[in-house]
Amino acid sequence: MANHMDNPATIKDIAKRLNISLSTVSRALRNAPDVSEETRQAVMSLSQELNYQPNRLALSLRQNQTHTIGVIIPNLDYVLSQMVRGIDEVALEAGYTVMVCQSNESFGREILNTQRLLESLADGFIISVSSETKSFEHFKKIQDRNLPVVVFDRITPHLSAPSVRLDNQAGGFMATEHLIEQGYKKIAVLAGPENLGISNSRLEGYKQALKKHKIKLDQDLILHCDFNQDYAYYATLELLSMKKKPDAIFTISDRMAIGAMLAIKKKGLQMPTDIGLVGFNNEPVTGLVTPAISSVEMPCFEIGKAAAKLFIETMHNKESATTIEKILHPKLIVRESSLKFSA
Amino acid sequence: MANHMDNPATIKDIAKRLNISLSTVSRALRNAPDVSEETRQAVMSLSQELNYQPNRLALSLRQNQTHTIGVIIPNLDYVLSQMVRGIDEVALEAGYTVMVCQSNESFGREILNTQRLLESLADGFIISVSSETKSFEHFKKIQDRNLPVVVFDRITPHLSAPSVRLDNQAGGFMATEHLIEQGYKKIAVLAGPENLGISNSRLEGYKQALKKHKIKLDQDLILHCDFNQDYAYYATLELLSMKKKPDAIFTISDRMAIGAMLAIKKKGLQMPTDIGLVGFNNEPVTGLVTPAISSVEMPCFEIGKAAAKLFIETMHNKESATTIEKILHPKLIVRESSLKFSA
DNA sequence: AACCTTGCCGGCAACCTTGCCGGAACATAA
DNA sequence: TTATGTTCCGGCAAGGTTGCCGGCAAGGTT
Repeated sequence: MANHMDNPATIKDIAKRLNISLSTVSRALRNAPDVSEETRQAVMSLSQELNYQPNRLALSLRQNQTHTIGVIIPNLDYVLSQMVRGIDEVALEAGYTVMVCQSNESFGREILNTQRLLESLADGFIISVSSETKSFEHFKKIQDRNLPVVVFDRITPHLSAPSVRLDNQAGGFMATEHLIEQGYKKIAVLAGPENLGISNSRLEGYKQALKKHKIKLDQDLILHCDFNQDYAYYATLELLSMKKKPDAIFTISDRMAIGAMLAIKKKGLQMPTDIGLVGFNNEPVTGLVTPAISSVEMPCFEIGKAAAKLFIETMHNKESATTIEKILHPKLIVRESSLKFSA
Repeated sequence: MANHMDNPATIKDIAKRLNISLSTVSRALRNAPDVSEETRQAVMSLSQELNYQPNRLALSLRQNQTHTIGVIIPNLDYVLSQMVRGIDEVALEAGYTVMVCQSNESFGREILNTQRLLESLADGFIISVSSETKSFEHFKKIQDRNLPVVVFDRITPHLSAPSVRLDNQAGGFMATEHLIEQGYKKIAVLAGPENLGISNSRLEGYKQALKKHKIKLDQDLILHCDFNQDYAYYATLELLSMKKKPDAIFTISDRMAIGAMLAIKKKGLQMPTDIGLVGFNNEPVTGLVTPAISSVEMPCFEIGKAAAKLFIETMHNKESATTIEKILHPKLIVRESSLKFSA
């Protein structure tokens, strides 16, 4: 009696034990035609007994697909964690395994991750672009191999691929309009790096709201800084030291809103009376600080799920249009930091 | 001239073009002996020209290893995200690719993840056990296949494998002793599920501190509830409705500390004067709320790195002792919520 | 002259699976 | 009878790579 604990059973073992050929066993296991009911039963029962599991490597090699999705993301913060969970959910359901690589917002790391995942023969990619990335050659290499790519959240026009994202402009618009309606007159923006599309769209929404309400755009009130709490802190200190200093701030992320909040407190100013504040993402922390910070909520989990769904569709009809653009909608969550009227 | 864009070049293509055998090409590429300098050069230069990349699937199939680590974690919260980043860091360096699967604290999902990763022929596993898990058969299956396993953070005595964790008892001890030294007399604990080792160790540290300071243990002050903000909120409300209600609370996670904080505020009590509070994990949010919450810091990133390092060591000398236990040390971060003396 | 060493190379099998093709055995129809 | 079809099965190749072994030629040793 063979030891069937280590060295898992193969098709060959089954064939030997039943004195039939490899092909027949293979056919039987796959419910292919050209197998008698009798032998099929025999194969099935023996395969159960031996706990046969098809070898994924051999299968992948043969069929030229690994059932693996390469996911490249800049980090694992709150927003992206939720999105990854969404991707995971759908991918698992569809029989795919997910390989998640973090670029840590580093361009070089992103290239390395791409290479590794290509070498690992991922069937395709779901990508959120690092903020440092300005060249996209490494992603083009994926498409050169004719592998499907879906970009999500941090998308870029330099990569023609189906995409899933938030309506960032709408988010920027509703945040800004809300501040305007609360009576704030000089609204500043803390934006992200200048090449970050996600930031620019939100900024665009800001401009659009000003325009609608006939407020003159003041370039001095637009600050670009790193997507990060400390930079936002210093940028806000700077803003609040201006002669004509703003009476409200819209930050394009909650991390930056936190930084701004700390700077506002440092300056001894009160929210929402002296200054209004609205963030973006609706991270749980915004509801916990004092004053609670208003923020634009985005459906992270749903965006992740949508990205994975879109990937799988693209996978199945390879020649699908690269112009599909799925856009999800934000929702303003109003809290104390911007409620001037009720203050 | 062949098109060497899609259908990546193989060893066979090189052999054909140079009119030599597959074996020779293989040897040349691997810098094996038995190849003349001349042919080696030829092979090398042609392989560069064709942008040859060895096919990982074929390699894995041949060598029976995939250079892939299966990572199973309960979720991607702040703590685990940091740890995963640490794992990623070390694994990448060592030439491994990481497959991260979240169990979402679900037992069934954990089993499914394990199966999937086993099917994907991961070379081994790095595991943090879900809080729901009480049976460990699915993990035993990994060890039956003689694959290395390292457990981290949420470890369990039911799985004999090398482990990396925080000195949780010390963490519980220092939090409790700090509260005692601040003059709190009746210190309650919000613990996690009763089968969660990580929670029990912290609880043990709590008991140890009481004992050292000759404070009688009151079972009514120990509450077990789900590892989660809402449950902690209600549990705290309950605590604060007791006749002999506590004057301090130690929660074994920051999520729970937040829940407790909300309940304390709801009751109209003041921290740290009416009641003291210490959390665990030192998530950024603890420093942002009002009052800022004292918390026990754990070196998440380092724990992740240590786990991956230990995995790779275990990998290399398969027969290593399963008793290796790497323990990292916590550090108490004191903030307003527990500073009775300066209040 | 017979032998051994050394350097270089190719053939074959193996890893595990599937797809294509051909073939044997038997049954049915013209 | 011959032709045609049906049912079931095995052989072979392929996917890309490496390890083992054998072989051949050139050179050196007795």
